[in-house]
Amino acid sequence: MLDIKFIRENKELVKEAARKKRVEFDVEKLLKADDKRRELLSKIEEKRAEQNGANKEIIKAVGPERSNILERMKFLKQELVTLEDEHKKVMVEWQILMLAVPNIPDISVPEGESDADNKEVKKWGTLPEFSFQPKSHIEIMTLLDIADFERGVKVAGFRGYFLKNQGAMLEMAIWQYAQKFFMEKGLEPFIAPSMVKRESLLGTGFLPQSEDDLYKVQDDKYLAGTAEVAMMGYHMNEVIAKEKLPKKYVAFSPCFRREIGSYSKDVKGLIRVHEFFKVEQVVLCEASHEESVKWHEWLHRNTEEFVESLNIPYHTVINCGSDLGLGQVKKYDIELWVPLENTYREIGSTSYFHDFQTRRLNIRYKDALGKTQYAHSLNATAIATPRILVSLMENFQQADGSVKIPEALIPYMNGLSEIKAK
RNA sequence: GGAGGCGUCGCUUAGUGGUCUAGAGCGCACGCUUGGAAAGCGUGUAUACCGCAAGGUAUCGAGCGUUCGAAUCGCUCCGCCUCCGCCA
Repeated sequence: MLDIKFIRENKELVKEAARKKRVEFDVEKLLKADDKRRELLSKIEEKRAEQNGANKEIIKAVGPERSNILERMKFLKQELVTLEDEHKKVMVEWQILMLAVPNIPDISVPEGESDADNKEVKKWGTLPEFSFQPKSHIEIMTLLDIADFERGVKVAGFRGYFLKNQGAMLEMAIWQYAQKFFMEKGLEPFIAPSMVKRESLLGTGFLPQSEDDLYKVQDDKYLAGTAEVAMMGYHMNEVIAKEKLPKKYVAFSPCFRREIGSYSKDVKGLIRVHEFFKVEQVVLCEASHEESVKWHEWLHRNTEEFVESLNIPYHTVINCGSDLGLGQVKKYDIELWVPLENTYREIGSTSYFHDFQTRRLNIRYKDALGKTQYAHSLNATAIATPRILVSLMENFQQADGSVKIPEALIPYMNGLSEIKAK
């Protein structure tokens, strides 16, 4: 959400933001609703002032004077009800429109129609060269008996999977290693709820736009697709002391995504599953663009360093306008090398939002002058499992069908340095 | 799942339809006093929205309702506490 005053004064910027992000948004319609809203509001407030004034008189008034006032107030009440009904209607429209206003993308965000237009800004690592016919992660894991996709589908349905034996161990090793790695960067560890109320999803900007991609449970709760939702909800409706900023969290949670718009994509294996786990970095900082940029770079670099410590070749892209979410100002994707597809696949992204989310969630802090301000928010993937196993398996496979474990993970694998066939 | 209690200004609390523009105490800030401090005394002590401003409006967990008028009455929801049941 943006400040309505900002929108009023910068409608051309908002129009341009919608164009660059390739979203439909009618600023004029919002401004018209806003004029109506303010006009009705001031009329209502006038009437209420009159009512409040009469209240004081009525206490002292007796006899015919009293009945006169009562008569007058009954009439005023009718007018007030009419105005309030009208105001309510306008507010519904106003709020729907306000939730749909796109945040302004940064000037450094490239133009583009799809993720194909994202721009590579960094490349790291040496791509593996195989002296044998490399296998896909599905094949490798099945042969090593560390995953079971068939039974995954039998039990959990489409996109289901089991991890087993060293596959299960490896996934947990990654979580533990990630927690330690990011804690050492100065982030506070959390385990966050996945089942959340509507508010946090509205606040983070997943609702109302992506209703279809969320699983809904009974009692109007949803299964979040990322710990970002719960971690942003954590400080909802709070005023944080300035000295406590920045807040730096690293949160683990199960994640659920319906992947409704991608029925035919990546239907096999571990790239795109309904149910996975993710360690997520979240930052709340003071409200300045420079702070946001600083922490954005920092968060992204953390993830790069984590991937580097596993020795997986990757590249970083800056996402183009149409590949940004409604609230995102700028986003980097980090993509890992997937040999069998001969391409890089996304493992995570780092975004900043300015006060887009904190406005919706009412997360504020007191600045140096004692003024209450909306904080800025950012988030970044630390690591997502099991997706990362795709690159681990395919990049580190050996001629004999075994898979080497990256050095950094060995201590979390009970000293195991490779996974071999039984 | 059943029964009951509760949610008021940072904290503790008063308040059962108009005199509440919510009172008191604690805390905090400033001032007086003092060699300095404590005590004492005095003053102040939210947020949001509309408006150029004067000013106005809203907020007593949230929403809806009754009423000319709601912290106060009714309904729904959320949260907390106590007891019973069930489960890990």
